[in-house]
Amino acid sequence: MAVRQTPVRVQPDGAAGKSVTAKALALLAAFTPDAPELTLSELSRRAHVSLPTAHRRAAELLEWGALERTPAGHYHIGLRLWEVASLAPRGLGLREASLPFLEDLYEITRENIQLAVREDGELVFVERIAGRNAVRVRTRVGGRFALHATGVGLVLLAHAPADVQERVLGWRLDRYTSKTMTDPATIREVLANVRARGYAVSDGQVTLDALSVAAPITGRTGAVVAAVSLVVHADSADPTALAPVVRAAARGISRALSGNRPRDSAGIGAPVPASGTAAGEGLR
Amino acid sequence: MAVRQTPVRVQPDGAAGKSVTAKALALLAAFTPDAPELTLSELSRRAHVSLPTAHRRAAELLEWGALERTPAGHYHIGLRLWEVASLAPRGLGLREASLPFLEDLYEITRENIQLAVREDGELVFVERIAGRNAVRVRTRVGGRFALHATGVGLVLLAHAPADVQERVLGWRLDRYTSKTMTDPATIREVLANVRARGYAVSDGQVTLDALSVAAPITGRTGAVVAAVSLVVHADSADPTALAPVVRAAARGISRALSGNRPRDSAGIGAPVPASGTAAGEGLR
DNA sequence: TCCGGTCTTTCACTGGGTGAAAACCGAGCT
DNA sequence: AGCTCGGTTTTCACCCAGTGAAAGACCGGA
Repeated sequence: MAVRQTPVRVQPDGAAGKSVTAKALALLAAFTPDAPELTLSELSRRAHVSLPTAHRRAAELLEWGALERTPAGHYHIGLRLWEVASLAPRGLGLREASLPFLEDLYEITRENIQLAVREDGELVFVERIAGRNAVRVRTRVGGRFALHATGVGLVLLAHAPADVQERVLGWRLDRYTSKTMTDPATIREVLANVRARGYAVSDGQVTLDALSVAAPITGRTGAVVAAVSLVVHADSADPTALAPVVRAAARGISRALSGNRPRDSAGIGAPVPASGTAAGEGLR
Repeated sequence: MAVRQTPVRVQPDGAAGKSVTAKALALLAAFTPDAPELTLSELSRRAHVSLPTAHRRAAELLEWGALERTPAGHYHIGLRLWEVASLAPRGLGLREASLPFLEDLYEITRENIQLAVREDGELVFVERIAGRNAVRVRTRVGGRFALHATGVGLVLLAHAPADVQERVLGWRLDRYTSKTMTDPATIREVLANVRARGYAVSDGQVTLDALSVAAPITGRTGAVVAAVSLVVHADSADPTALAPVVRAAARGISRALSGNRPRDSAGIGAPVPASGTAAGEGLR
């Protein structure tokens, strides 16, 4: 009788030993804006799961409708998942409440309108209305961006809990243009200003030709849950003149959010952090 | 020594014996437009999983960001899931390509604009622009509806594969108003007309005061992948006059979809059906 | 204080999930 | 044709992640 060699079960990859659920979620997370369509092998590699496992989990996601396959056999996110995800209060819920106001804003200005929320130390664009001949801004609904450069980002950062601010300001902040602020002290000053004035201005800090004016949206509890902004050509722009319109829209949205209570006392609001303060803060 | 009673392991519910992944997905599916926020127990009941299991799976979904908790401890869909789901080609992808055209349509008409795709035997609204003082239509982005009543529905049904048409026409079709068609033969005739004319009209078949004119949007391969519609007051409406505008918008969107190829030969298109024809067709 | 509800944790058991390996498939090249 | 190469699917033992019952913690209302 040959002695059966106990398989040493090395961690197959840097990050493994994942639960089944984690693997399924990793498969979903493998999709990104630059790669919204993947083959099974790509899926397996990106999610760090073995090929057979990817195959099995993908089959289940497929059956449920979380994934779909193109005629060519490639995988992409399925409509069913989009349907369920549309129930996210901070996603479509927020969007629905805001849209009328965003459209008014667009009507008046014919410029780019953006709506964003903070997720951890970044921002996520929830809605965007792009004027046909407004400045080209390369943002995507559902896309992420840093907090320290854009108008919406500054608003969200200015009203973020202290520990989040500290954490973000502690990072090496990306510089997008010569005007991008990357010095923590400077930014701290700006944030104080944003809180005092009730709006933020980002002049050429993402692309030199664009200027954005943003204002905070408050939820039911009065906490800042999102931000709207107007993005215009950097020249031909007077921030102080634009601020009132943007602030008015923000207040309108805030009122709409506080009004119709969907079901529960809470509604749209920052999710309860996983742990307490700085330390844990969950993954990602 | 007491004989250990082998637990009979009855199927705990009507449908069980589910895989881990299926349970996680069932938790997500427990959320609906009417109940976008649930307690753990509700979640457990709706998803037909035991409470401890719901607790464990929910914890993982929470950690990943697929779910979030309100201060009150209730669960709702998380922004992270919304982010990933926004990569669905038939969801936001389609929406992004269509939005400029929908906005033009809105500019011109100031009425309700709807964009929908077919999912199985129903339709899902992907976008909606609601005129402030246009007819009140109670549709929700991400919401489902029957195919046989609305304008978009008729277009999608008219261009659906034969087996889907047969299946849908075989159902007991809901009647929403006195004008709703429910007779298969009548509908079949209407569908032929829709294909011939290139647009569909639904006059008071959902609510008596609304009339909608819809046109098909084709994808890269030439197959119909979505439909746009204009919903106006039933009186004061001349379908034949509205049809050209709607069709023009639909063609514009079709062209946009065929133009920028994102990555793969396929792009937006009907997902490959799970099995062959009528029989299997997956769940739900 | 007690009671009904929900949430969380513990515990021993077991079947769903696992990766390695091999078979399969189809497109492109010689 | 024959060969090769990437990707996909299936098989096969092994075993640990996941399981439900039950008990414990917690909370708000009576």
